[in-house]
Amino acid sequence: MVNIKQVAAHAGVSFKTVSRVVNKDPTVKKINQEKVLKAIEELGYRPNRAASITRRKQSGVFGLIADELLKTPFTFDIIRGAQDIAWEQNKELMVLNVNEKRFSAEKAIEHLFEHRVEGIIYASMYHRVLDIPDELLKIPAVLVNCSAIKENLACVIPDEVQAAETITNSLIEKGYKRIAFLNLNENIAAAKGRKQGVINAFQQNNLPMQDLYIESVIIEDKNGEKSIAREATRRVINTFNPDAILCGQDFMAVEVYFIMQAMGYSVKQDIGIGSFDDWENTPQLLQPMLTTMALPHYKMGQWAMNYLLAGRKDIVKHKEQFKLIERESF
Amino acid sequence: MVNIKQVAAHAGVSFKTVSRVVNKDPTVKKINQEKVLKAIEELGYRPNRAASITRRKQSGVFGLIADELLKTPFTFDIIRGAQDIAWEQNKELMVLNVNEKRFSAEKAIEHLFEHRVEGIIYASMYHRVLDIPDELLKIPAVLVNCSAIKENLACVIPDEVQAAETITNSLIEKGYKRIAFLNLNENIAAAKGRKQGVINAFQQNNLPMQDLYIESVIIEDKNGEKSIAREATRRVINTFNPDAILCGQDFMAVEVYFIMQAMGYSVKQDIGIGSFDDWENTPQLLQPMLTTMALPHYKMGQWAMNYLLAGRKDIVKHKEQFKLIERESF
DNA sequence: AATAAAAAAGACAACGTTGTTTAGTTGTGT
DNA sequence: ACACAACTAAACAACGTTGTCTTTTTTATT
Repeated sequence: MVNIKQVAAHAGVSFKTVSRVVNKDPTVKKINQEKVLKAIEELGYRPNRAASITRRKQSGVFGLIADELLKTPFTFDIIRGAQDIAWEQNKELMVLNVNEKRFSAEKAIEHLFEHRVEGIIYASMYHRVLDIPDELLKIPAVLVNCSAIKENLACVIPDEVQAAETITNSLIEKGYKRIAFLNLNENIAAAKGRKQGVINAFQQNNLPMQDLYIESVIIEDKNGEKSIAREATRRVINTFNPDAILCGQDFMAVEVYFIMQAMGYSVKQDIGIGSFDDWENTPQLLQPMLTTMALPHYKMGQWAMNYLLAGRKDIVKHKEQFKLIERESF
Repeated sequence: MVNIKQVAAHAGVSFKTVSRVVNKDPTVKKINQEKVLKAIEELGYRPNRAASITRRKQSGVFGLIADELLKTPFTFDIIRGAQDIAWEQNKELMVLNVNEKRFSAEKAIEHLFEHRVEGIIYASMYHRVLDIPDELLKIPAVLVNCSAIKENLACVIPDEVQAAETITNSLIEKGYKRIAFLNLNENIAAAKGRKQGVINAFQQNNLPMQDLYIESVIIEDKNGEKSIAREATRRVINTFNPDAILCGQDFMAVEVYFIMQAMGYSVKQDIGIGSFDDWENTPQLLQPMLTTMALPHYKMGQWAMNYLLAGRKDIVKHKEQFKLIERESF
């Protein structure tokens, strides 16, 4: 590829002048600037970033490590959020997938160090508490969708409590009084926060606790996680007789819709349905379309990148708000 | 960060010897190698990639441009496939999301040129024919999940014809004789290939064409694409009376399941259902679980990276095979 | 023990940039 | 016309590596 000296020769100036033009140094006479720009255009010159990084001692590159335990469309949202911000500021984002079997997080961090990244975003695919490699502490870093056991790193996580409060309040506001919450696996952080949020909303509205039923219907067995949502829905409708069901995730809502249809109940009229995620086009696929709390992955990615770009080092636990997507299911 | 000369001083050898150890040059005596390794460990030295790239004149970095028209979990599969291969060979992958509003593909290519990438993978989020920026021709490049209008670039695309043939044959083998295929928007490449595949299977099995019904139930109107699957399913069952329905995508199958349940038909016993995608955990969510043709995104990502790493320049149109995931819906 | 051959390690330049210093050019006020 | 400042541009070093060439050390052979 053509280099700065060739451009200089072509433009009839010193190569340092070309460098100045490329770096928008204002001390270049207009006439020379034009000559250089023309030469760059004609030769298709693109500055060599590696050389620039070597000399400048700063890379303008940030790393994003995505763990791959679960592959979800949300991964991509976090990446998009971070990258959109990075790009606005002319920074690069280097994305590395981590995967226990093939590539460890430690290895990924080493790679990123070699590239002299100026900061690292570590993104987990689901909201949880993580044991962070110590290496990460040697460099500005943020966690996305997870927090550190040792609480020694800043992180951004979804505000599960707020999400559950918001949708429960919305349900109550619409007149639903007897709510069954089919929660996720109770061992994960998301499930705990949401349970709290639903309870908060009941208390804020002075509703009796006997009108609230909460059960975890994603349970763990030897093969990993497993949904008992169908069985639970049938049972809960028959025994608890709710006027609304809040589902721990949109996929669960699909199952609930099926069971309700089979039992001859109609969504909204007989039982209102709410959910969490706003997973792809699942909510629009259902009829009536599902009202759900959208996970703030894109915004979390943005927040993380902004945190790094601001040069922050404070250890905060930032909570990003879900958004209520009102459709037709309650 | 610590540099090669500091390591050399600490180890008591010349800095060139450190370079040799780092690059696994076998002409270093074991005793010195150990000294250097120890020094590297103690100082936490990581070679500076930018400097190495500058000197070596090759970056070991490849670019992946992902267009963002549609965000799907499959995007990530393509990236994973490419990255897994890249990493095995100690190459880096730089992923850039492209998005008409913010960042054009041209801009992404410029960025990648600055990083002196050794090749570029351009991945489309759905299978289609694209007008490729000429810039891409200046460097080794492959297209994933799309092909070039001008046919001037190698590409890897899903083998839609094979997929449709395979699942239709499987349906026929299991005794289904009268098949309705609810296809995607007929304007997209995938729909065309699949239609052909279904027809091929009927011909190969000498089945009468009047036992095959094909309709595109994803249609375009002023607001973009829209599904008429529910209406069509009801109509097709009533008028064509199929013993199997083949759906253009898993999401469509969800709708078909709902309609069938509402009409009092049971999946598999009354009407067998097959589909395309293997979208996340949608197929497992349905009961009975959905048999579907899994899109080969991961493999396409791998193929693309292997193409570049092999230094190939031949303009091929490689087709990657779908995989039949047999579950319980027919 | 002497010598040649082979192996290992060092010296130094080069990669394509940018930072700093120095030199040259232009303009202004007397 | 002259001094001086203010611009502008050139020259040169430096960044942290690796390639090439040279020197030193080790090993093998007699």
